[in-house]
Amino acid sequence: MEPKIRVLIADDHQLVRKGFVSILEQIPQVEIVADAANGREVLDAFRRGIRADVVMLDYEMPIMNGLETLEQLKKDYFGIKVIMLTMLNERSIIQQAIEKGADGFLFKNTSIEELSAAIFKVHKGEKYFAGEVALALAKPAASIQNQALLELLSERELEILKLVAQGFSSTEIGQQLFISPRTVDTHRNNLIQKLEVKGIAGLVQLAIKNKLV
Amino acid sequence: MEPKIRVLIADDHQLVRKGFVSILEQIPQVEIVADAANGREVLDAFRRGIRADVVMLDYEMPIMNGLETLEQLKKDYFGIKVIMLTMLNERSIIQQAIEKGADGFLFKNTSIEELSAAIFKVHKGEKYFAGEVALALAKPAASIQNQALLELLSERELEILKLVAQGFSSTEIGQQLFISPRTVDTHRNNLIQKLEVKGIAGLVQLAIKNKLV
DNA sequence: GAACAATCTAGTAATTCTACCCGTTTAAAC
DNA sequence: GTTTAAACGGGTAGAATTACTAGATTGTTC
Repeated sequence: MEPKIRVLIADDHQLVRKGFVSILEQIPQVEIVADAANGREVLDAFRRGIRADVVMLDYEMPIMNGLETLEQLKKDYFGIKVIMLTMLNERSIIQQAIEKGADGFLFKNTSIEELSAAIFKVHKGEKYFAGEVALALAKPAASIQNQALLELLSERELEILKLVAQGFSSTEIGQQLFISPRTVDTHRNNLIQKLEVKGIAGLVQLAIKNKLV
Repeated sequence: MEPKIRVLIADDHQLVRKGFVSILEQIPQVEIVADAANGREVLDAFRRGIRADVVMLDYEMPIMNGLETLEQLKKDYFGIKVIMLTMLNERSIIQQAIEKGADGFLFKNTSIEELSAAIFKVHKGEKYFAGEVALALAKPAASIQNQALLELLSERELEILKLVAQGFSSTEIGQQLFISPRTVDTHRNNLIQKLEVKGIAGLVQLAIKNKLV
């Protein structure tokens, strides 16, 4: 018989924690070795010699949050797998967790099927991310106004906008395009007016957000 | 007995296509209604009256690629579910697919378990993305130098960098922070030197890329 | 082809930015 | 306790910017 997967769960809300425990208990291949109310307790448990294959960490916790705990665990205990839990579907949270080496990411409204699937996958060394994770990560690509932008501006203006955003001065742009720096100024000023932004800084911002550079 | 899930598979490589078909045939709840070599064939099949609940589209196809096909299908056939397939784990591809409404995303080295899980989930109206998708999306957030940036700059400099990136002039910033515009200039100039960029434009670029604004 | 709008071009003046300069303060290093 | 380094505050001269105005060119409409 296969050894059970040892799981440790950390969440500051006792209700949530117990809920997860009772769900996990329904999975026969899983053994709960401990539960903790914050990151510090997780690390303390490990220092006392408790070992888990998969650690489930809530993101929002007092004293020591999930992200710090994740970092510490990954540093000190080679091979440990960590699944992050959160209620908030925020890009930055997810991104940071993934960067710090999280093996999985679930939301608290997950199902027992998804939970067990995640644990098994992660334990095998694979990654598991809830579908919503990909959605949240893909969203902020906004800047759809790109199309409107191309219609609003003339070719010359677009050309100059790109060069301005790359940090060239009027003089430099004038040399590149074989026109007077004054002319470049005029185009730049027209751009600032048309796009209703504040100075060069505004142009650069807009250019970057619309991926012109 | 539940009606079977009708699946249509499109991939320009016959080998891959047949491979998927033979895998799908092992899933009893699934019925393959057609297979196609490109997007046009998919649309033609639909025009001939063939209906599928879930369409699996390869991203790279001649004549009409997966993305265009996805867009067309979602526009013309309400409620249809689409899973995108690809070999390439590239951010832009995934992002575009999600923006255009893809319900799932898999890589061609997927397993029968993952494939059937994806089909069932998507058919229920949920999303399914392979774990690697989230990884690919999180990666190009490059700006890891953010940390280095915070260490390199003083608080005051960071403060001024943010304001500069928001389009304020030295005079305006001076007024906000109750210091001389000359002093703002000095800080701005130090920033330009420290960060080795060209003028305001360079500062704005860097600030945006590091998400300071 | 005259009238019209949009675009590209350019000049002038006022303002702002940039590249130097220096003194003070603060904290760490010797 | 002196030395160093870093952050902060300010000045001046020259370059680049912004805000104006306006002529030349192009394409469109009637």
